[in-house]
Amino acid sequence: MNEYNPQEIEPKWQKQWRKRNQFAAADDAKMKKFYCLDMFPYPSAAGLHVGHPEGYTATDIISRYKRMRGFEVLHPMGWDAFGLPAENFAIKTGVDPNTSTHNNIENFRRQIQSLGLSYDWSREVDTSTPAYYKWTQWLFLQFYEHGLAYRKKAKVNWCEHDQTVLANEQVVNGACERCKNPVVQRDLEQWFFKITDYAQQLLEDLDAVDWPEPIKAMQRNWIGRSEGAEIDFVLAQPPVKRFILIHGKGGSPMSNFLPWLQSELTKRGYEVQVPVLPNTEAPDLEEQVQAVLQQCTLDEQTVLVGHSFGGLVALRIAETKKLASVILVSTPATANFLDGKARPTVAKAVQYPFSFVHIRNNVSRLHVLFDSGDYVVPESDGQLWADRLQAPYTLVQAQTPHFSGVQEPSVLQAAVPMITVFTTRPDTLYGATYMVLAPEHPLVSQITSAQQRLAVEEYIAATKKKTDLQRTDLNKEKSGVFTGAHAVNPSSGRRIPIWIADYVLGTYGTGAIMAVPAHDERDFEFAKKFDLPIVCVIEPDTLTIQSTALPGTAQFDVDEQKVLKDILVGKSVYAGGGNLINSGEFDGEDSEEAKWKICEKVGGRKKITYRLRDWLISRQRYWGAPIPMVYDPEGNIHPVREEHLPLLLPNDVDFRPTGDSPIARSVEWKERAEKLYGNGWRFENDTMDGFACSSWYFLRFCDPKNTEMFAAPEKLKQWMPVDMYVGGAEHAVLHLLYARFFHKALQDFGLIPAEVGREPFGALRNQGMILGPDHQKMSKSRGNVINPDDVVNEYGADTLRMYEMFMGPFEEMKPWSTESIKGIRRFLDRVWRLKEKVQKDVTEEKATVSELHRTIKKVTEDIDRFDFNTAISQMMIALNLFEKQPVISQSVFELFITILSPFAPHITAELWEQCNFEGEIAQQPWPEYDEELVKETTVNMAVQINGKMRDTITLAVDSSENQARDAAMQSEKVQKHIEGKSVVKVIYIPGKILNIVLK
RNA sequence: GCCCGGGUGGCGAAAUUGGUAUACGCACAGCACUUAAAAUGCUGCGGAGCAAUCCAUGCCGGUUCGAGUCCGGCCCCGGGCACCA
Repeated sequence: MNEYNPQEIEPKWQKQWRKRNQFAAADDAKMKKFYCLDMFPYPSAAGLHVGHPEGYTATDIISRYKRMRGFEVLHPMGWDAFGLPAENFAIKTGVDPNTSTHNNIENFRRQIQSLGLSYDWSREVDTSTPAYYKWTQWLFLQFYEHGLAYRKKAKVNWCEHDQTVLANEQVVNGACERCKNPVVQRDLEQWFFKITDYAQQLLEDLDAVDWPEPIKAMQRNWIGRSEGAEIDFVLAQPPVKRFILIHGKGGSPMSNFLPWLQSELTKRGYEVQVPVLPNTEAPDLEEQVQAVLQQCTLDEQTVLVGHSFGGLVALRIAETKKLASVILVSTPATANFLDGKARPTVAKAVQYPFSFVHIRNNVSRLHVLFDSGDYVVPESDGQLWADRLQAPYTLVQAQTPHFSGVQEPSVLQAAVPMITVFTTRPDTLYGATYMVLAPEHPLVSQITSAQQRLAVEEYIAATKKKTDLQRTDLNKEKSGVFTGAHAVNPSSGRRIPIWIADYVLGTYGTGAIMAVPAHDERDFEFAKKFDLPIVCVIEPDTLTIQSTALPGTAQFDVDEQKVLKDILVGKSVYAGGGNLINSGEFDGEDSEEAKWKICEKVGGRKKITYRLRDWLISRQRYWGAPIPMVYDPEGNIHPVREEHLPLLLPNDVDFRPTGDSPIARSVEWKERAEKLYGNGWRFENDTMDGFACSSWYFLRFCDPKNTEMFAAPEKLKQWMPVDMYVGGAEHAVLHLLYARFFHKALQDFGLIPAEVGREPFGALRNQGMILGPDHQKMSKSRGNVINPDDVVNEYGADTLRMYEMFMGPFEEMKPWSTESIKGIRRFLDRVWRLKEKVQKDVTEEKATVSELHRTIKKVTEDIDRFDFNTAISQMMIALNLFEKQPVISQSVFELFITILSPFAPHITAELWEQCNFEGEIAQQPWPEYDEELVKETTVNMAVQINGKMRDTITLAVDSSENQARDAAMQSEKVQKHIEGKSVVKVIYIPGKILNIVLK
């Protein structure tokens, strides 16, 4: 008898499988396909972790099982090879990331191959190779062309340590997900993918996939859909009746935004006059002023809106007329402050300087509006006006430079300042006693009063200095500052103050809220602190109080009255529903029913808001796929031409992070851009987030060698979607959300056939984390790391595989045990020795065959359910029984090792060969079980008296109640308990229980 | 705070629709084999009790002939989100 020696047989079989590439997936559209995928690993220097084989074994069991069931299985492996660790290693040691990454891959591949996993190695992909990232870049261009990739200046998360920006998903509690250092906010121009366009689909389509519920919940949470309304609050200001719109040089009442603005204002009930001005091509200021005075009515309820040169006309008028308001829209500076160096037309037209003192005295509200992209009048002029007039200054991006668009909403916004809020509770509108803007809200500078300016600016500066961590610290007291401005509550008409506070986020909703302190905890806290009015508008129904405000206690009635009173007088918050009070015509109505009526009354719009933000993909790092964009000498963006892909990473790079992309320092990179595109052209220096590379690798596996396309449609049709996807739960909202977005977008671009469906991963399972033997998370510093190499050397790969499957439920966290693993090795030793009992042409007892069939059934069902641990325990039960038999038939042994083979492929292949069974075990069909043999004929059944177990009886499964009763009466124990009492009732569930109820 | 998981022997765990709680494995103990040890095999193994029996699935209560499983309330552990209007 030879001994079981995994060190000898495992390499033997692995070599054979690899040599023949035995598990290659054939592109054969006629076969039933099964795509079984692992989340491909980042090849770290530390090598394989025991957590990796857990998922890999599960998919391997599934793959081998499905093959035996007649499926053509695609089971690939690859490398998520771009990433920071390789670059950090390069900074420390000078070793090129390309070299270190490929060394790590060699090691990972060796380790993975030592586990006997049935991958199709001919499909291996590596995201850091030009052959792969060419297509990552090509896909980026598709996103760009479809308007789903854009560059924008935004407040972004900046990791000081890694010197790069991060996506929202990569910031955990205000710290970098990777290095745990605090993340600060920076205003930077960055590339984004417009994932928000897919928010609704990403949410809805979750319903249809077979994923763990917690993961679905996390994604839903992250997308964060809220149904509510947008409501406009008009700024309270001196009464305004009339607008006079004054056009600029070369303009007319019909030019630019004037007709649109006129109609918008008329719609809002204002009188609008648009004078026709003489000599518009070569304007004379005094002449135009006279024209306005002749054509228009001017009084203290009049607002002048002057576009460009028209602003000068308005100002000259304001020197002598009392006016409500003057708004300058991109009005050029004059000799007043340019020492006579104003533009020639302006200098010629304006013969004497403006009297700012008179203007300030005559006009209640002045406002200066400029366009940041203006090339007619520089935005610096706006700053000068604002200084001299001591007026609020707003810099925006006009629809068309110099506000030449047909519609210019920012002009309307300046004319009728309006704050739009998002709320999910329009029913509480009457209770809105103040408003809060986020400190970064664009309207802040415009509305802030002169008195409050300093305080507001200080507060904004303080907010900017804070890290996200400090700003979102929940224990922190509310802070904020009054802007000096008021708005009108559109329901009640009451004047309410406008504050700014950092508890309102600039990035969610409209960046502004209506505060309802009586019914919102945060607003309540803020109102308390700053002594703002609290008006209760919903009378809670007592039932709701019972469940929300008070845990059930004995002195319930007393407390209930008190709680109700506190809410009514504003001493306590109440966030629930009930009947409206203090709400004018809506008093007495149910809050839920009145919600949309109130919204409608004030001109609010139903609105759905998502928490999800666009995906920031620029990284100021080297080791990633370069973003394939070029800038011309004027700074305009152009896509890199397709024939220039892949846009190769330069090799002459100093990796040290400085906050700029390291590739910017490459000479070759600079030269290449100029050579390909011309003098003064330069490439985008940022690289893409690694998650962009991993968002489509499952598509590449379908057609990994294609040099013409990222993947051919017929190959995608053949294999997609992934039927089973296995990996760690840590990717719940990162990789899995991004990959779903890619899949949907690419399908909408026509790159993925419709037959594939809208979701890339039909079924998903998460392996639970494996802890160290000390029940702690494995870490080098704790010294509790188990190295898979050591386990394979000591016990063999089959033992490692089976132990990891036997440890506990697949999806749960479980500790490694250096003792328990011996039990699995013992099991395999015993399976090995069982071959000594195998004889041809013997018929064993029916019980043995029955147990085999029960085992086939259990293992089959358990594999489908990912209950690998109980599948293994059933095989142990079967083995325990087989060992007790003097001989085992060949057929029983064959079937037994066949169902064991997906779990322990090496030992079973070797046994198959040594026993000279026909063919190869991996090619056997999966055994069917015989339902008749699975059935038990007799059972050991419990007999209960009054629900307490008293004895067991053995009888045929299909016994009648009377037979069972008779059998039970034979039992002395049962007789003893029944003695002297009368039987009230007998409950008999065949095969399960007989319960005799006594009085 | 909100949303998910989970609490069962000394340990990892099982119990699929309410029906013999603790399968399977580890550890431990005894025995056999051996000069001896290892390996292997056999037996025992929730707690209390001589036994009959009683008590045990985080805690309290309920429904039921019968609850680890269902319902209500609470405690603890793990994960996710977190001023999202």
